[in-house]
Amino acid sequence: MIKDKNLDGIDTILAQWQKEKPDLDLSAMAIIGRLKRCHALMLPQLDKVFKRHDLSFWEFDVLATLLRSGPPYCLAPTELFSTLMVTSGTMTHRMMQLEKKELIERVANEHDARSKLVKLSKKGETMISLAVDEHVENELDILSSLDQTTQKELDQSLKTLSITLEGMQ
Amino acid sequence: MIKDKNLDGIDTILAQWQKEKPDLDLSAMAIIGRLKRCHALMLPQLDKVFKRHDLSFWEFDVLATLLRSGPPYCLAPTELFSTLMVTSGTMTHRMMQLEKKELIERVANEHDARSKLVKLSKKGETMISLAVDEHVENELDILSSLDQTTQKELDQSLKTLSITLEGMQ
DNA sequence: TGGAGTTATCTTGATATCAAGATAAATATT
DNA sequence: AATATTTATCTTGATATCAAGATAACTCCA
Repeated sequence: MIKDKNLDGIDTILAQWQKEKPDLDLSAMAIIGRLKRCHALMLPQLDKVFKRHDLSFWEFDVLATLLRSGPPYCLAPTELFSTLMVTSGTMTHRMMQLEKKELIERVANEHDARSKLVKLSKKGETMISLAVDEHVENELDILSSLDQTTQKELDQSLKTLSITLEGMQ
Repeated sequence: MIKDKNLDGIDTILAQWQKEKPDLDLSAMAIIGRLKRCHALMLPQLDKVFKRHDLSFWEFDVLATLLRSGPPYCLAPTELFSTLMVTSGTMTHRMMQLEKKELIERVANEHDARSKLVKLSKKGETMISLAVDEHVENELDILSSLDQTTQKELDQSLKTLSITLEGMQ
């Protein structure tokens, strides 16, 4: 079986559909299929760095969200789960795990007794700051085989798409 | 709060990181962040069509994989779960559900008694064929706000990336 | 000010997934 | 042929997630 370097896994799938359903316009399926595939293939590469810091994907996500919010690295649960696109129940679960690992602390909210805010612990801050640095290096590495022009184009196209999708709710 | 139409959610995140960690090169984070975001925002749009056919995302995936394999719409479990990028245990679970819904049948493999092949039922074939037609329309619709040039560029960039990622294992 | 409605969070029950181990059939080796 | 190795699948136990319901604290008027 010879593999053409200019074909990817999606080309195979498109060829199958072309044969099975010759009348369909597969141009959008190509893009969306590749998007899904890139996403799936990228996850294990990103996870390598998280593993080195004893973090899971979601743990990294929560801690990084807190870190990038800036000092005092403290947010309300609602802000976290809406940013992270998960449900409130999932957030509850995540907070409990992170608190057990002493990476976050729950602190009272003076302005609203319904929330207990989520705050990076010193340990959490140190850990996530290091992990983010390596994560950014890793991301650069993952894309390093694409030349700068391709990267710029890709970024711009994805940005246009994400703005469109945000507009569709 | 005024929202610039030329900014997406990732721009906000990048600005936060820029402030918190000014020394980092965030160009790759931008691309990967947008990829993840596009993926996440696209899922519920795609799910709308699946719901109309009483199918979940994964049910659609399995049945569509069988359909595009062509007549007799019959594959071994290993071929299915490796294509679908899930574990064998997950595949077992999926097959049981789909068999209960009478969308697939398990048939003996003459050449290898370790497998029982998975075959679309007539009901499954009819259902997934219709669903795929609407799915393809839906995909075209989701991308319709991007002009043809942008779509071509996006497809090419994602293809390059997916080939790279496939090469990284 | 005293409900009525809203909002923030947590709880519960169900589902999908994975990793690792178990099992059985095919293949390779001596 | 007998044994060892590999392969295909299923089973088990743990985890992450969501949807929907429960609870408690806020806000807004009449």
